[in-house]
Amino acid sequence: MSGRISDSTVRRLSLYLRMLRDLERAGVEFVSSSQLAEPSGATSAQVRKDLSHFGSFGKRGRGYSVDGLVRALENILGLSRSWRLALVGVGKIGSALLGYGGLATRGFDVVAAFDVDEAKIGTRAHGLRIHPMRELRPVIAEYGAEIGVVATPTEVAAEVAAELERAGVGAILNFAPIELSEVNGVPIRTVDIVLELEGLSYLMSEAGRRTGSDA
Amino acid sequence: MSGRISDSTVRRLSLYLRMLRDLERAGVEFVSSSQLAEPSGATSAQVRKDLSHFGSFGKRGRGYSVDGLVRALENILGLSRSWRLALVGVGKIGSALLGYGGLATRGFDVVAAFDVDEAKIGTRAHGLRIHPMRELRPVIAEYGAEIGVVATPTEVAAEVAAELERAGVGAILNFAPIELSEVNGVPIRTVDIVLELEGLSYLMSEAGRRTGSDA
DNA sequence: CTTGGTTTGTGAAACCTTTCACAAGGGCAG
DNA sequence: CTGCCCTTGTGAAAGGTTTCACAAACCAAG
Repeated sequence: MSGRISDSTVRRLSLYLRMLRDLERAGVEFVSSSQLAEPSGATSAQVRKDLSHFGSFGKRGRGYSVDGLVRALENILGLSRSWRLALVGVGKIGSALLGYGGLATRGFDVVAAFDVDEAKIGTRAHGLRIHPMRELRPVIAEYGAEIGVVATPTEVAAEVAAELERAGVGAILNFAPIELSEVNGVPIRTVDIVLELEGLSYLMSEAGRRTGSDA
Repeated sequence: MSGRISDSTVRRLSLYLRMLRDLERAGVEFVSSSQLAEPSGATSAQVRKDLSHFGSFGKRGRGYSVDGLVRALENILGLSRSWRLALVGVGKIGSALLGYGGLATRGFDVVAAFDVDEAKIGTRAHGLRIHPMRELRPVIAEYGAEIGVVATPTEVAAEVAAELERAGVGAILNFAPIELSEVNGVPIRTVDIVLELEGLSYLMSEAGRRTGSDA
């Protein structure tokens, strides 16, 4: 077991956990790998392989204890605790994140917000005071923020990410449409809406070309 | 050349195109596969392989014509035209999308918006009239929207996606934290912020465990 | 205690993606 | 025109992920 775990495996573990929590709420006690596979579009073998990297959680002939697997996955994914987020850029996307309750209910609390706009600094957005960038380091230290969120214009995203790293965050979530390179082992995930839309554009064009030439 | 192109290849093509447009604006005429590879963190061989699926665009010893490759990639990705988006759910995320200029400038225009909230229906958000769900089909047909955007609560996301398909969209972008299954060949991409954060949570916990046991 | 039905955990096989390495081709200087 | 340097395009190798298939284990019923 254990070695280097692929991104896709980790993604699926999150999806399994979601389903398991639903099952737990519904009072189900045991679940099989095939039931677990369904909602994420995986196969039962894949579920078992994914889990096998971390240990042996099931009972042969019976399946997995829902409670037990919820605990195990929460531990593996680091979700038995909550995480503190520092948001840089309180524009359209930043504000939406502040207002989106789905983060806090899932253990991700935005504890500090920053912007360069003098008009915004000192005001409150969704109950959170907006700090100037100059205070990034002390405020992040004060609140103990562990994850930095970049919701700035593309031009300054790389610089902001570097500052967040220096301020001591352990990971970065980036919403700017630019590929930021990891340094010092601080992992970065980018949510790039335009990239997703372009992927859809490709598939639709491809479909059109196929249909077109068939006709 | 050509066959079934992987998602990761398509993602990279988008990234190459971004860089090429910057180079074009800067007046650069030729670019090599290694220069092209840098910003996306790919290798030069990967760039050449990615492009080779679609044809032969470079000149040996010289590299790729920036203009030529921009055109070629725009055609491949379906980005030599613009696409019309229909947004369902004008809450936090939906409003942020309407206000985010980055979509329109990249050829993705939101042309119609829908919500179930009686208080919102009939009002305008960022210049766009909000329609009731009942009018989904006729309004999408009227504006010729090709891509549906699901920005609703999780509970109704699957149902909304199905209605969008029936209304005739060719692709769906989903912001609800749920894995929607493609039907009728309508491709779906999901932007799942919580999943990204959980991935970061895993990496940070993993780093902690490694450091912990090393000490 | 034994039998039968069920499901896990896991090597091996199949499949897919990335990297390597080099022949083929193009441009430029002299 | 010749020779040299540079970069593409691409088979082959390497590396990684997913699927297959089955022995091992567990439960329940008789």
